Amino acid sequence: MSLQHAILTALLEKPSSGLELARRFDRSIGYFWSATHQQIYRELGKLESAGLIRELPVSQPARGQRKAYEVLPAGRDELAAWVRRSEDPRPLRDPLGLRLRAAAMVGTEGLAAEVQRHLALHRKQLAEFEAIEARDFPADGSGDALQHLVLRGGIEMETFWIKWLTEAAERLPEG
Amino acid sequence: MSLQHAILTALLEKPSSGLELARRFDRSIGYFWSATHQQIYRELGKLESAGLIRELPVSQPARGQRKAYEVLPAGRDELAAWVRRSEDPRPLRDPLGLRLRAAAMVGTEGLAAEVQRHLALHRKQLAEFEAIEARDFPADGSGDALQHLVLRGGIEMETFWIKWLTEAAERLPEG
DNA sequence: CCCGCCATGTAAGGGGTTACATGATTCA
DNA sequence: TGAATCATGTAACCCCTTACATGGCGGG
Repeated sequence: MSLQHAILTALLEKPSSGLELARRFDRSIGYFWSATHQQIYRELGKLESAGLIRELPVSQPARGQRKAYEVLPAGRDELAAWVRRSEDPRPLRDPLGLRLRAAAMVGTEGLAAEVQRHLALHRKQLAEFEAIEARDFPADGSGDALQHLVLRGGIEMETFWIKWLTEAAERLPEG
Repeated sequence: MSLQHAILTALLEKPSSGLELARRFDRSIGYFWSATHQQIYRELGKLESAGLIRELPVSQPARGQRKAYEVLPAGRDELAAWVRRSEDPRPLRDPLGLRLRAAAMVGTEGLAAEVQRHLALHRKQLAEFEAIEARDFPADGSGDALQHLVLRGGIEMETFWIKWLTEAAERLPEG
């Protein structure tokens, strides 16, 4: 049920249409949860049926206007209750780790290049996170402390990947 | 399809029954991929139908003996081909990160305790990984280098979580 | 003998991914 | 006006999770 609560959080931060939500999941919310637009539309429908959100009434309906949703009080209550729930960390599932393990049995051919490719992806992601941090959380302490904390999580996660993949690159042949 | 390849890897390392596999997924293989016994039985059936593994013939069938499977040449080929495939990293999905983000909207009540609980879980996991490292990969360099690398990944991942959750504990009220 | 654990499964449902469909807007 | 893009969806499939079922075996 995490996706519904991610959407509620995003809509509380700012009422949005489905596609706007999808874009925001690619950015800030996406540090710790990702979603495609198909998932988002489905969950928006469910949330509306459940009476947790509603379509925002538009002041002067222009043609081609997108639907936007806002959170109802019941939705805020549900989110507050969910935040207080206890939930174990999800088990990690990473195919590249599995490939390294499998390579111990069937050979490492091609893996060095794949590790380099992942390194580049994680470096790019880290650079994006750091740019967001520099822009939204200047050293003067403005900006929401909790949102900064979550962003720090994304940054440190990418830093972990880069460190580990660098070790992997050093230990693989052809690397 | 990663689970099937995880099972092939595990069976190449050592032919096993379904339940033995489930146990091994709780330990070594599980650093980067987890699976329940239900998933494993289902995939074992598929792998056998596909001709990638077979039941191990038993020399002297004792009563109550468990089925054990071994990888056939076609299975090894499939695994080798999979290792050479390219696959993007999976997006992270962590409910606790989401809760912190949601807490910025609806309040942090109860979150400090949850962060402490996760901290304890990750510290325990890290201790287990480090015990395995000390046992299986002594400083003399014996032990498979790739398997050690994968274990290092698990260790560094847990280290990341502990670092980040410690920061979170410092920044949350009631902490 | 009975209870609990071991071992192998089945069933139902939730969630995520990929591919496709449809109408509207924008731009060359 | 035709192509590309925006925006909102539908459908099918796969994978994972949770709960339950069944039979054998082992110890009190």
